[in-house]
Formats: sequence, C-alpha cells, structure tokens
Amino acid sequence: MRWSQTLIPTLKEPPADAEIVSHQLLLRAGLCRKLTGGLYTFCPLGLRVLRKVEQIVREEMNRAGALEVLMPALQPPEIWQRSGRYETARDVLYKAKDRSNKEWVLSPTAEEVITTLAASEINSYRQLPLNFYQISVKFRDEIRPRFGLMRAKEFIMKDAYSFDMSDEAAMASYRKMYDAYTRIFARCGLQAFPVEADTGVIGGNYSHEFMVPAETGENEVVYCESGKYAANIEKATSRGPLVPIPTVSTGPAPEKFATPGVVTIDALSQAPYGVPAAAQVKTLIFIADGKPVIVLVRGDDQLNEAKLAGKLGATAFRAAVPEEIVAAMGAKPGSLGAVTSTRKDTAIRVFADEQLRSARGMTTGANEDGFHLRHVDVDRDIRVDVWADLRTVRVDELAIETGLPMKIRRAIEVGHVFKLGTKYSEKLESSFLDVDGQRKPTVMGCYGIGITRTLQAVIEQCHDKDGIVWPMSVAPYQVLLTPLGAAGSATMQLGEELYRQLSEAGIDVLLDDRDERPGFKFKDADLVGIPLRVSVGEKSLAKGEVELKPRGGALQAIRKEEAVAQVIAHVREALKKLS
RNA sequence: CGGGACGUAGCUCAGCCCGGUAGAGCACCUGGUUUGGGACCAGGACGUCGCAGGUUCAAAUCCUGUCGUCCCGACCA
Repeated sequence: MRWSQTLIPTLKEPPADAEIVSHQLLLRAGLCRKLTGGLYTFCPLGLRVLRKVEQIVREEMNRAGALEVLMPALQPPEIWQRSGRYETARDVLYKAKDRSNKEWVLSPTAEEVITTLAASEINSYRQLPLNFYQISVKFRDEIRPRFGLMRAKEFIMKDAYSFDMSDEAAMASYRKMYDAYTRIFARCGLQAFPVEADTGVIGGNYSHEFMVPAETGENEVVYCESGKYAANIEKATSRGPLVPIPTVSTGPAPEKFATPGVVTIDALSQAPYGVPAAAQVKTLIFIADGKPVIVLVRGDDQLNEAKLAGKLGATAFRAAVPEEIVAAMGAKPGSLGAVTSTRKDTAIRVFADEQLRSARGMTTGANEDGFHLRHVDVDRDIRVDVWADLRTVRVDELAIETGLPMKIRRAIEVGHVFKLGTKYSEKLESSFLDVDGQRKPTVMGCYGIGITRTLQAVIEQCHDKDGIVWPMSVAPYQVLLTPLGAAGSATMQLGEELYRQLSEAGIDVLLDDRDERPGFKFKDADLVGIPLRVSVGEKSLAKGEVELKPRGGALQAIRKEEAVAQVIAHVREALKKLS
C-alpha cells in the first residue's frame, strides 16, 4: 500500500477524551475513530491489525480442533428466558423491537444459541467431543464504556463452546483451550498469564482469566512470586489476615455501652474506645432478590462482593439504602450488629466470613443508635446461617500453597476460560445417548477472547514515548519504506522498486510516498510503529546503501542490492520468534 | 445510577470571574522558498460558542433546564 492512497489520520496531539496511553495511541496512530461513547470505527490501519489478531486466534483454535461457525447477533429472547439469563444478565442485554413489536436480544455472548444447535444436532456419544467457535461482534449495555476499545458497547469477541460426554472429557477440552490461549497471546507478542477467576453471571465452577499486567487494567490480580498461585482478587484466598483475630472470651455475655456519634470502624478504634478494627465485627446489609440479608466480616476486612454473590444464589443484589437498613435492623448504619438478642427481625439470613468463626471478645453495633456491644463471642451470641469466605485478600498475606507472601498488581483481562458443566445443556436440553444407551446432558465449557481488547492491550504493553512498537505478528504492515526525496527523485525511484520486490515476495509493505520532509515521515513512522523501517536517503544512496531501522532498535546501513533479502530475513526471523 | 470535571474552528486550547468586535497554535487550500527527526514566508478558507429557554438595550460570558463527553464506583472479553 502507498501511504498517499490510504487513510492513516495521525494526530500530533492526543485527543482530550483519551486518558490512557493505548487509547491515545489508538487514535493518534490513526487506527480508529470514535463514533460516540463506546463505539468506534476501525480505519484501514486498525482493521489490518484486527484481522491479524483474528487470524492468529483462528489458526490456534483450528489447531486445537475447534470448528468455526457463525451465529446470529440478533437472538430470540425465548432462549434467554429458558437459560434464565434474560433476568440475570438483563442489565447488559441490548434489546430491539421489530415492526410487529416483537422483542429481540442483541447477542452479548452465545451460550444459548450454540446449545440450541447442540440440542438438535448432537445425539450420540460418538459425535463427542465437539468445540465450536466464532469471531463476531458482541453487544453489551455497559454501565460505563471506558478507555477506547477496552470496554465498549460493541466489540469483537472470539467465543468458543465445547461439548463433552463427561466431566473428565470436559476437563481435557478445557485444558486444550487453556493451552491454545497461552499460544495465542504469546504469538500476539503479549505477556499474558492465567489466573484463577470468579465465574460471574455466566456460571460454572472452574475458570481462568488471561491477564496482561498493566497499571491501567481494570482487574486486580493476587499472586505469589513463586509462580505457583495467581488469582483474580475476586476469587483469591490466603492463609488469612496478618493480624490474628481475638479468640479469648472477655465476658459471660454481651455488654452494651454508649458510643455517641461513633459510626465508623475507625472512630471506634480511636480513644476513648480503642477497640482494634480486628476485634470489631462489620455488619453490612444487602438486598438480595428484594429481601434483606446481613453480611458480617471482620472490622479490618473488606467484603468481597463477588464472593458474596456466589454464596447468595440471588439473581440480583445490591447494598441496602439507609431507609431499608433502619426498617430491617431498627438502627442506622454505624450501630448495626447481628447479635441475636438485639435483632429486630431474626428471620433475616446472616452470612458471615470464616474469619469470624469462634471469634471471641468482639465489639459490634447494638442495633440502637449510639450504642455498641462488647464481650461478643460469635459462636455464642450470633446465629450465623451461612459461613463462607467473604473477605478480600490483602497484600503480603501468605499463599495457601506456598506459605509465601503475595503481591497484588493491576491487569487487563484479555481472555477467559470456563468449565460450565451442565447448566446450559440441562436448561436448553442438549443431551446425548451414552454407550450404555443412557441419556445424559452434554458437559460444556466456554472460552472467550476479547479481540478488540487484545489489540489495545498490545498497544498498552508495546509502546514507547514516540508511539506504538508493534510485534511483527500483529503489525498492520511488516515493513515501512521511507524514501526521503520528493516524487521522481532517485530515492523515491528506489523506494518504488523495493516496494515492488517486497510486495511480490509476500511482505506486507507500506510505502511512504508522501511529499513530506524526512522529519515528518520519521515522526509518523514511529507513531504508527511498523516494526521494520527501510529508509532511502540521498546520502546513503550515494554510497549505494539503504538503512534498516527496526522500531525501537538500532539503525543499520546495508548495501541496496541486499536490501530485499535482508528485509525478508528480518521479517521471517521476527515472526519465528513469535510462533 | 451516585460523585466529580468539561462542551468555543477538523485537533489542542485561550476568552467566561468582571456581559458589548469570536481568538491562538496545529491541520486544510493557493503561490513561493525549503528537504535526514513534526520547515519558513505571503495570502486564503473554516464557528448558528452543544441544544433550548430565561435575564438584559446587548449573552460564548449571568440564570434554569436538557443533551453529550471524560474521570472515580458497581458490570465484564
């Protein structure tokens, strides 16, 4: 391609609405443009990168034995109702109506459709295993689109769904995808690593996310430096808090004491009360499917809402508002407690974090504004309905596996693999006859990669102060030719000749044939980030030379006769490193 | 949805407090000079100041509403 004949709208300054560097470079390098919040048009250069990422994904999915299909983006709500997700996922579902007022769902993912296909087409164990994938546009009514392509209302996702005859077989399918993902991100030049993950609204019981470390990432990953443990903070566990919990009883029964104006854990830990946060019980009220629930964690712990969601088994839950809290507990936030004898309504279920089991000598709210209770022994004074791990792990806590302190870092989630089990196959009736003639539900897995997000994650990880530094495998063009003279000059003539030869050799080459000054071309070249630049200038041409300049590497003069062969060798070598 | 910031030329922004002529740099068009790290000179084109009301002799500027964008939180590839 000749630069003068395509559209690469580079920008000297970052647009005001781009906050993070990858979003800025996405726009500055002319890869895409915003139509409106969360919706982007891919310009020619950006589309080339997108296609390259897709192709890597396609090759690795095919290699892993998955079959490419294409499902409708417009889906009937009935199948969403059958899976139950018409309700549980309703906040992210875009809906549209047709002329007869019938409602349709714009696909945010495709478990329902693929399981419908499996239900009608898979009948025998002899057909299994099967794994279907597609690369297509997905729609999600995101609460807040953010950071360009990172979180958009419409994005491109590769989604795959495996069907197996048993749990063990499903595990093997899962493993294949896990390995394929590892290869995919490596080929894209990304340093991504798998972490244990929460399963969220999709459901299922086993899951990993592939994370790209980045300060701008929306996730927090807890990891042990031994490499033996890494998990999303929503899922992460540890050997427990560094400060132990009190286990010695301080009195025969809870004792009420006045705490006027004290409504925070912190205030109660100060003089004159001096109750350490670790010796307090934090009482939180949530509304789950319309009903209040009480949630208890240690005073110095943070509730992990993802963990709570998993235990509540509710389709929807949220923090209670003050009026709801007063109605349920008889006191305002700051004086709440779960001590059974002080409860206004003892029918409300109590969920408590495991750390509170057998905690003694604790302090908590008295359900009376301005009063707390001391000498609370949890096992004696509080009726707990559900014990569970509900706390958020903190930095330096010890890993269960290794006993070593763990760290926390931010990361971008680019892929997610789930073992789904039979949740969807049962609801949408995908079953098969086993060897012994028994009808069984297929055991499913599902596997997603955010293609557009991966593209931006590459930029987030591969850039310097001057612009993008594309890995050869996903670069929009592999080689950029920059003749420095004007049209008709000797340098431009040689540029044209190299362009012809490299194109014929199958190299993706972009010729900067614009009538611009050298400095201008170099700035654009660095910004756009083509991995290998070949410059043809008057001075070097006089010596019979051209210059090879890998993006981010050192300039090298070579004989012009050797240019084509050297460029091809360089491209092949770079691709080989990423294969 | 809660909290915050911002909407002025294609882009980045000034002007707004303190009401009175709509500005700069970059980009764009024409001509000329330039040509190894975002050139220079001369000329030109580009705006219902997000939108709608209101106050006023007069509104980019003050008031009210509304729409949009971005950031922080809940959601996720």
